Order: sequence, then structure tokens, then C-alpha cells
Amino acid sequence: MTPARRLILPPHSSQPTSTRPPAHPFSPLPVEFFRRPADELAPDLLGRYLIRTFRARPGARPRRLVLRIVETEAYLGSIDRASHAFAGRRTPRTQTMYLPGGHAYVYLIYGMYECLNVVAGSADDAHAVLIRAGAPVEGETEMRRRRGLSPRSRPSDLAGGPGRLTRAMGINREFNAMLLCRARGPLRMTVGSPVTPDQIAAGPRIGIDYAQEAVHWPLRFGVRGDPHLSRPLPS
DNA sequence: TCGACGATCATCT
DNA sequence: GATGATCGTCGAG
Repeated sequence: MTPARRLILPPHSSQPTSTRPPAHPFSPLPVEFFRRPADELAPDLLGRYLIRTFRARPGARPRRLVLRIVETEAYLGSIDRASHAFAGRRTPRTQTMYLPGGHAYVYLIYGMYECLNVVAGSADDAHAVLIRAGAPVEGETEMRRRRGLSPRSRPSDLAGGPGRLTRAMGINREFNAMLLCRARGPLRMTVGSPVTPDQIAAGPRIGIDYAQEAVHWPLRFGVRGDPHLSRPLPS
């Protein structure tokens, strides 16, 4: 087997652990990866790739946008006042949060912006991880076009913030409830280039002043010092 | 049915 | 740092 062939094996192949090759960045994450509490999943999503494929027009060749996740927030379902699913709230909107881990939860905020979350844990846990910021890996020109950015913009202008990120990647509510761990599909999450624990900073979540005891929970995670963060994290 | 508000962002001062 | 944009969502009545 050539090294190139080895590289495209999925992360959890049938090979024994001792001889398992490093997973390719574009390999899908297994569904079990998402089936754990959001505060455990959120830091582990840092460095992973979010991949959006699309065709500029019908019949055109598929194009690909790749974003490396650098900032996430965990939302802990029924016990978390900042969560849409606090106290087990079930509405048409939050129904998606009760799916098993690995699905996308996309909703509109402030009437203008869409936010992408990944559902975490088992069915009915209603845990979710908000994807807050990312760094371009592939398709930066197209992302900049979608964002209407000037050449002098800062790195964090592209996808630093949940609304900016979805706009740069062309993600909207049509992607709600989509499974992200499939090998194919218009929106996927893959192995990417994970970070080590010492590269991760944590702090309180953004924009949840109303959440009482949950306001200060350190459930925001980011890659330490990354210029693509939506705003600085405690060092 | 109505009204308040939000896991945001761009623009202005 | 303050403010306006803009509309879906959800609780109140």
C-alpha cells in the first residue's frame, strides 16, 4: 500500500490501533465522535474542517469551501439557561436539538444572521455546539466575495463570528437537521488538523447576559492567539 | 393575535 | 462605545 493510499483511510478503520495510520484531514468524523456532552465535544471541534460543496450553476463542476474551526461554544440543553432547550423547551424551532449528535442545527438570529450549531450527545439530550469562528483553508477568494470584504480587511472579518461564518460559507436554514458526518454531502465536518489541549483557551460565552447562573460558565473555547477568533479569549 | 426580544454585525460618532 | 437594521420565535393574554 502506498503512503498516498494509506492517507485516505477513514479515522476508525478496521486496522489494529497500533498500526492505524494518521487520518486524512478530509476524512469524515465517525458519528460516535459527536455523541458525547457538548462541553466535551466543543473543544475537540477546534481544528476540525467544515466543508461546503456547491455548484456555481447546474451542470458546473462542484466547488469546495473549507474552513478550519477555531472557536466554539457549548450549550448544555435543559440545565443551561443560555440554551434554546432550557428546561426541556420543545418548539418547532428547537426540535432539531433533540436529534442524536452529528446533525446541524441552524437558526436565524436578530432577523438577519444564521448560526450553525452541531448537535451533541444522544437523542433528547438537546446539547449543541455553536460554531463561532473559522480560518479559511480552501476557497478564501469565494468566501471573501460572499462577505463583500475589502482587500484591507482583518483576518477575523472573514468568518470571525457566527453570522459572518455562515455568510462566508453559504450556510442557511436549508441545512438545518442535516447529518454532518457523512462521506458526501453539501456540508460536512472532517478530521482536519486537531489541536493539543495546551493550545486551547476557555472563557464565558458571548451574548447571553440574561442567562443568570450560566453567564460565567467557561463554555467558550478557542485556539489560543488565533487571529481568526471573533474576539480575544482569556489567556 | 400581539409584542418583546435575541447564541449579531456594520456603521457611525 | 452606541445605535440601528430586521424578522422569526415564543410567551402572554
